[in-house]
Amino acid sequence: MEKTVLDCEQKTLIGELNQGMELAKQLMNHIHHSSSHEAREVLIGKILSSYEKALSALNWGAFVGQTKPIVSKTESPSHFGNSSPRSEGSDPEYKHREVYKKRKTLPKWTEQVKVVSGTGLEGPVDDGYSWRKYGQKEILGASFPRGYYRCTHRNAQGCLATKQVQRSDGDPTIFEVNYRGRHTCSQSSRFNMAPSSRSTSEGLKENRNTCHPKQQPHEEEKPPQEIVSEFGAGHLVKAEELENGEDDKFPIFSFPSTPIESENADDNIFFESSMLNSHFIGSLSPTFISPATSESNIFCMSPCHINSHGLCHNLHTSESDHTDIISAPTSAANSPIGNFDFSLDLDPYFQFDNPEFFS
DNA sequence: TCTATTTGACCGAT
DNA sequence: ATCGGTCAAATAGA
Repeated sequence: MEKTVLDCEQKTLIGELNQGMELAKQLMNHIHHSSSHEAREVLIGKILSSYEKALSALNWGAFVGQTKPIVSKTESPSHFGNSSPRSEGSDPEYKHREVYKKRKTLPKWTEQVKVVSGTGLEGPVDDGYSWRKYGQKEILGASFPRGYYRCTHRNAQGCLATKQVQRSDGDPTIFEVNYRGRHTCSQSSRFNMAPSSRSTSEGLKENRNTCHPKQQPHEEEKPPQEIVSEFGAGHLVKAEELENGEDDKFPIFSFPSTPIESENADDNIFFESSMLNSHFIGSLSPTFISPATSESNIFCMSPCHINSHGLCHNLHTSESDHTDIISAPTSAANSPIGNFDFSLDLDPYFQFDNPEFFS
């Protein structure tokens, strides 16, 4: 039964990916023949839509076919879950040791979020998750304090995901968001909503009721969860770091990969799990989902991802001093995920339905 | 009343 | 000893 569902999802996925590639080829022709801007936009929209559907299929498949528990053996929910999170240790030292031991094994990665001034929004984009701030610290050598956030559902669901948000010294419009640990809470299924509902403002509203961050009090250096219009901020994935080879088989956001990750022998597994991970999607939305363009079903992505190989590059050409931020995809050329970077830099002869692609 | 944020203190790592 | 990360009491806001 499970297999049937997976087969179905895989066919959908293959179909969508193939369609996306066909459209990309058409787009390439359009570019070569300098056709109208509108025609290219339509094609891009269709391509992105295809990939969105494909990713949806992947995501569903991930949950249908999940054979491993989402919570890993090193992250027993009993430590934070049903029992009171504070009740685990009458011995505070033991508690702390456990916490630090666990944290060390958590995967981590960094994103950089650029906020364009003049949008009236001061903080980085919503990354799709609900976070609760638990600390703020002045960091040596940094002009701005670092904010510490953990998943709102940490106590309720034992979700160990945390993130640190720090405004960049060099460019205050850039927020470096350091993620640690993957979400094991139910909000991680955010992207599992039907595409139609996701691409509407209603969908976002509905989402907010469950796991979407609320508007946060305005403050100088942050709210990382404010909703920013898709052009109000660039969501730049700078790098991802994996601290060990154990946890990286679990879904974590990876987009794009770093050399560290590329060296990982588990690239394929990592790729799959990364793409399956809802956080991957969560990080794209709602920033990448434009209510205004919902009719065209355009999966509005960060310009950065699109332009990393030149397309729409003008969106970021004024930020040449941040090329390190967007150069990561090229450094991951050997990584499967690097080739899946929405860069449209596709091998025209590559076939998604190559049986080995999903092996 | 409940939930989130602030902030000084504490603790482990280096 | 210093620094970064987390805790937890106090506080704020809905």
